[in-house]
Amino acid sequence: MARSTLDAIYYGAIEAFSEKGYNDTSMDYVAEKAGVAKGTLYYNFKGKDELFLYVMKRGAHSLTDVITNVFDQPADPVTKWRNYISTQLAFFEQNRSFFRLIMQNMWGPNLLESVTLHELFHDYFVRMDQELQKAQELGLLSESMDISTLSASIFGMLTIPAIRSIVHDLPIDEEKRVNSITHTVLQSFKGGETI
Amino acid sequence: MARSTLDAIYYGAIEAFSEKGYNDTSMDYVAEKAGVAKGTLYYNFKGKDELFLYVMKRGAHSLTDVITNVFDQPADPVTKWRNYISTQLAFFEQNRSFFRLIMQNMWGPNLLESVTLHELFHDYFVRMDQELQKAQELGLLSESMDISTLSASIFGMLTIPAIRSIVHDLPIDEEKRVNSITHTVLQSFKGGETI
Amino acid sequence: MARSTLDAIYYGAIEAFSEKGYNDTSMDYVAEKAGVAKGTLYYNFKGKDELFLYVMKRGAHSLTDVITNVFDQPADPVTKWRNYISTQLAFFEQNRSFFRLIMQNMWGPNLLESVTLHELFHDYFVRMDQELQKAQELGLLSESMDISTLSASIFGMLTIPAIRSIVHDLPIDEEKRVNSITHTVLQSFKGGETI
Amino acid sequence: MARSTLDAIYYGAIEAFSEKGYNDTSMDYVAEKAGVAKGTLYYNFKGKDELFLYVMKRGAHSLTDVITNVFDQPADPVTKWRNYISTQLAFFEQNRSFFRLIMQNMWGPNLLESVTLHELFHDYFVRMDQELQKAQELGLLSESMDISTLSASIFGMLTIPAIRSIVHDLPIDEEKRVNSITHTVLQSFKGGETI
DNA sequence: CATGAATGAGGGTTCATTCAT
DNA sequence: GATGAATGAACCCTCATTCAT
Repeated sequence: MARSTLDAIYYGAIEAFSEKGYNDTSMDYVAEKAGVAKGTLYYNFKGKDELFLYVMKRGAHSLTDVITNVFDQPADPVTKWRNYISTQLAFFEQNRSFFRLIMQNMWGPNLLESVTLHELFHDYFVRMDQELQKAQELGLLSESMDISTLSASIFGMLTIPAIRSIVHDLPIDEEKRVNSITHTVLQSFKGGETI
Repeated sequence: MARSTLDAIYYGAIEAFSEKGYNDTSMDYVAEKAGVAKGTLYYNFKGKDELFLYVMKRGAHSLTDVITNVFDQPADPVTKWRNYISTQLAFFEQNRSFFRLIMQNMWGPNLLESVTLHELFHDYFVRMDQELQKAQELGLLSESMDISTLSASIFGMLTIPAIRSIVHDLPIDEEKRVNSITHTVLQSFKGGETI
Repeated sequence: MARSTLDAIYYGAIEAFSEKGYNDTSMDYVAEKAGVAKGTLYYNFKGKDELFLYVMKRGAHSLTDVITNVFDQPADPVTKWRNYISTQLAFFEQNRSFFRLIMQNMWGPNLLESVTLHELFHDYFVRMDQELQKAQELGLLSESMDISTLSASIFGMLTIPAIRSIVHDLPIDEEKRVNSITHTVLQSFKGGETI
Repeated sequence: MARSTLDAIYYGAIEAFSEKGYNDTSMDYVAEKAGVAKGTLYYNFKGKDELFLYVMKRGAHSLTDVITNVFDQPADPVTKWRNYISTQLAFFEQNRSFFRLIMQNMWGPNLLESVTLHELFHDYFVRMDQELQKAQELGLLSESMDISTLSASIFGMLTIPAIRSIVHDLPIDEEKRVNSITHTVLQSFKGGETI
C-alpha cells in the first residue's frame, strides 16, 4: 500500500514523541519505534522538525474532527456543548500521551520559522468561535462576552483538569468530572449581571 | 554580598530559559547572560536540572504569593475572586516570557527522577482548593461540584486565554478580558440545576 | 540510440562535478543534472568512483586530442609550439570549470586502488616528450635538458597562469598572455650555457 | 605553555590532512593524530573549515618565508633566482605531503564564503612580482613580458615537475632537476626577439 | 569562591549503495 | 534497461560536565 511506510513512521513517531517529548526523542528512537531505518525518516521528511510537524498536524486534524462532528449534529445547543465536553474529554483520555505532547508544545517558540504549533489549532478555535457566535445570536450568551477569550477559556476549563490528572496519572471519576465541567461551561453562558 | 553571585545566576538564568526554553538554552548561554563563568554555575548548582528547578521554584513561589496575598485580604468572596483574576492576569502580563516557560514545562515528563514540575504548583492549587472549600461552605458553590476539577478549570479559564494571546503576541483589551473571565469564573459558582 | 543514456550521464556528470568538485557532488545531483534516475547511474557504472573516472577519461582524451592535432600538422617546430600554446590555452578557456576540475584532482591520493588520475594524462606527456625528443635531435634543445622535467615544466608554464586567472575569475588580455608564455617556452629551448 | 594545545592540533591536523586530503579526513582522525579529544578541536576552532584554513595559513606563511629569505639576501639576481629554485624545491621535497595538499586545494571553490585558498598565496606572488619588476628595471627581463603571467609561469615550472614526481613517488636526480629548471627559468628572462 | 580549557557521549543529517519492481 | 524507495555507516558538531588552577 502506498501509505504504509509513511504510516509506520507516523505511528512510531507519535509513540516516541509522546513518550519522551520532542527534544528527548532521538531520530534513532523514532526509527526504532517505526520499524524503519533512520535514513528512511530522512527520505520522507526533511528533518526532525518537519517530521514532528507532520505528526502534530495529523494529530491536530483528528482533534478538530471531534469538535466538527459534534457541532454538525442536529441538536439543541445545550446538548451540543454537553456532547462536546464529554467527547473531547474522552478523546483526551484515549490519547493521553499525545494530548500531553500537544499541551507541551502549544506554547513553545516557533518550531519552524513561520509556523507556531498553536496555529495548527486555528481551525479548532474557529469552529468554536462560530458556535459561540450562534449562541450569542440566539441570546444564550451575553453580548458583552468576548468570544475569542471565551473560547480559550472553555478550552482551558476542559484541558487543564484533564492534563492535570494525566500528569499525575490519577484515575478519575469520569462522570463527576464531566458533570462539573459541563456545569462550569454552561453556567458561563448565563446572565450577564454578575459583575 | 553573599547572594550576589546566586542572584546574578538567577536573573541570567530566568532570562535565558524564558527566551529559549529549557532544552535550547545552553549552560554557556546562561553563564553569558548571568555574567559569570560557566564553572561558577557548577560551583553553585549540581547541574542544569538543578539550576532550572531553582529558577522554577523561585518563580512558582512568586506566583503563589499572588494568590496568597489576594485571599488573605479581608474582603467578601466575590471581590476576592475578582481581585484574584485581575492580579493573576497582570502577573502573567508582567512576566510574559516566564509565564510561557512555566506553561511549557508544567506538562512535561518528570524533569528529575522524582520531582514533577507540576508539584511546584502544589501550594498554588492547595490554596485555591481551600478558598473553594470556603465558598462551598458558605453556600456560594454547589455541593455537587468537584473542587479539584474546579480549581484546575479556573486556572485554565485564566491561563489559556492569557497564554494564547502571549503566544500570538497580540495586544489585548485588558479590561474586556478581565471582565469576560471574571464573569465566566463567577458564573461557574452559581446554581447547580444546569445539567 | 544506444549511447543516449550514457551521454546524458556524461554531460550531466561533467556539469555537476565541474560545478561542485568530486566530494561535494552527490549522486542525486548527478542524476538530476543528467535527467535520469539515480538507479540508472548504478546500472551503467559500478559506483561514483567509476563514473567520475569515466568523465575524467573522456575529458583527458579530448585534452590529448588537442596536442595530437597540433603536433601532427606539418609545420616548423617553432610554429608547432606556438600553436600548441595558443590552442591549449584556448581549450582551457573554453572548458574553464572542467579544467579546474582536472587541476584539483590531478594531485590527489589514488582515487581507486591502482589508478592515479595523473596517469590519465600519461598519453599527453608521452606525446610532449616525443616532440621534445625531436627538438633535441634537431639541435633545438640542449642535450643536457631532462626531458620529463621539461615537459612537466612546460605544462606548468601554461596551466598555472591559466588556472590562476580562472580561480580569480579575472578577464585576461589573451594575446599578451599567449605571447608571454610562448616567449617563455621557446626561450627555454635556447642555449645551454646559462648555468 | 600557552600554545601547546594549539600546536598539538596544528601538527596533528597537518599530518592528517596531508595524508588523506580535506574531505577524507574526519575530525575524529585529526583528534587522534593530535592526541586531543574531538571536543578540543571545536573548543579551539569553529569547525572543520576554520581548522583547515588555519593549517593552510600557517603552511602558506612558511612557504612565503622561503621566498622572502632568499630574495632578501644580498646577491646578484641570477644567484638569487638559482637559490630560489633550489630552496623552493628542497622545501617541497621536505614537505612532500603538505605540498601536495596545497596543490590539491589551491584550485578549489571558495572554502569559506569570501576567502579563496589561493588568496593565502597572495603574498607569495606579490614578492615574486616585486623581484621580477626589479629584473625588468635592470634590463634583465624584456619590457614586453607580462609580469603576473610570468610569476605564475615560474611557479608552474617549479611546482608541476615537483608535484608530478611526488604523485608518482619517484626518486629524482635532484641536481639534474634543479639544473633543468634553473636553465628554463633563467632562459625565460633572456632576449625578447623569439616571437 | 570562581574560572575556563578540555572532554566525549550523543544527536541530527548526508549520501553512496542496494534491490524489488 | 531503468527506476526510486529504502538503507545504515559515517560524519560534523553541540553541550553538559569535570577539574586543575
